[in-house]
Amino acid sequence: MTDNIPIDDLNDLMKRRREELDELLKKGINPYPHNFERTDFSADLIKNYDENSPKQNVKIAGRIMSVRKMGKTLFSHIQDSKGRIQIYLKKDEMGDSFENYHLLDIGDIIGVDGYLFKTKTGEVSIHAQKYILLSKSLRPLPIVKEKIDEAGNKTFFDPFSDKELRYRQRYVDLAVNENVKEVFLKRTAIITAMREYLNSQNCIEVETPVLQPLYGGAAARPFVTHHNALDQKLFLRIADELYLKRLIVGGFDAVYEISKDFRNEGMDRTHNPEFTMMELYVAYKDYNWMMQFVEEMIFFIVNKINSNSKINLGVNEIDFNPPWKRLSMFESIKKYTNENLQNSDLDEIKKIAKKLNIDMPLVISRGGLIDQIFSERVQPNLIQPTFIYDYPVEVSPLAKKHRTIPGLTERFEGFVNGQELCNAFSELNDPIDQRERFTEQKKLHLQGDLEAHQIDEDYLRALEYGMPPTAGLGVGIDRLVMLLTGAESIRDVIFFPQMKPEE
RNA sequence: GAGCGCGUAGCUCAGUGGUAGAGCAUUUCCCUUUUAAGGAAAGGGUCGAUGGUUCGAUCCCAUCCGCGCUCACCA
Repeated sequence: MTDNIPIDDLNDLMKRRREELDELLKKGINPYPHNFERTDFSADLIKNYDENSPKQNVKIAGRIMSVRKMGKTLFSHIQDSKGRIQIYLKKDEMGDSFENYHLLDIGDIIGVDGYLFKTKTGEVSIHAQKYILLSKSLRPLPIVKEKIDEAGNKTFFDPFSDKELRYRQRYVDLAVNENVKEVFLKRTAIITAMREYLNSQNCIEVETPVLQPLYGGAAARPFVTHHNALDQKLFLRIADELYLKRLIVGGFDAVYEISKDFRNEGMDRTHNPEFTMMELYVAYKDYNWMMQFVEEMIFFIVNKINSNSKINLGVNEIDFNPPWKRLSMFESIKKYTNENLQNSDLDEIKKIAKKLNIDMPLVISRGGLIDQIFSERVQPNLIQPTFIYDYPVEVSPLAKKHRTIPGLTERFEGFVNGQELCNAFSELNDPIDQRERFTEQKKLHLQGDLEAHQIDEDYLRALEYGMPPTAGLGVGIDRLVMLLTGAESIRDVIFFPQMKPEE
């Protein structure tokens, strides 16, 4: 045997594959050669096939996905990165090589040399002249069969559907479930389009620390780690914000970072402990400017991946064409609850919240309660792209106070399909005010609010040197991808979502 | 964290208080344009784990593990 796994622990299918491996070795066939010079891809060959042109020699490589033996001939489907193509083998042309195909399995990776033809039933296929084994597969792949009707629609039979297995063994999921790869290709296209847009607007992509001595920039509990050499506690970042704004202090006009953040909190349909954020900071701008920037950026991205500005999500057709709807938070609450909270104090709002049947924690600020009412009664209704602006100061410790309305900040969030898509504000650059906000947060932390912000003295020092007026933005990339792919779970847009250990 | 549900062959799933079935996959045979190929035969399972009830448990009960959905938390 060729490895250390006790043979008794293997199921029959795996035993058989190891036997085949031994038989191949005995025949002098290398089951794991080093390379293959391929010249073609399945989908391109099928798309560009011309019946009238002379025999075209092709070389493809990929995974065997089906085998149909018919005595002295066989048909087999080979899957490469672009799709699948059928190959045709004849015994009287290939001799031993034909017989050896019996030692191959679904899942094996081969290279095929042959010429194109069209079968009786009209499928563009490769008449193989020779093939070479490139990698022997020792584990049975789940078998997903597909039927293609005359209109070209595919029906999948017994898809590999166990979510646990799909997430734990994404490589299998990708190999056998065709539509999974499309989601991730779209994810990449979305991020590429976003970079393209940001770069075109002269924003500079930068990198800031993932390991931070103090975490900040969001309300969340962190992951904690330890640096041995420094014998120091370090946190995985929960946001990039405070470091990016230090760069604005340093003189950059517009910086952005697309990166992983980490939050030590619950996992569900829309939360993974590590997730991807894009944060952008632009000097000398405010939140009004940023609102327009966001809708234009998203419009650009949607058009780029979609070729128009509309997407269908269930029964809703969502149109990203700017300008998006704009409502102040108070207006939105008035619209969906008919309650005007603007001039009400905490006790009055508590009464209203009770009337509206809002879940209320024992201790909550006026602003916190307003935000709570908004989340429960307004947010689910925001289907078409909508900006909600002017948030209470208590829930926005890094946002600049509103230029005219006391108690509010110049902050907005974008909502689509009832989900938050982005968060942005005119950045607080007054170091005195920022210290007060931090102090307020510190009090909350001491009262047991584990998500309250810490006092970051170095960040305050940076602000004291002077930060220009700045507009900042955060976009949850995973949720944007969910939105644009129609994914129902964040796990469907993250290759390897967090799972509990297997054993 | 709570509630509900699930865990049976490699995969997708039935099923029963008397230690199990199907389709695909696998093995053998037939088949030189098939395509969810077809035909004939065969093999394959500590029914998630551990306890308990029972003459007897895969099934009933308890605990645990893992997963899913919903809710809570989390901008």
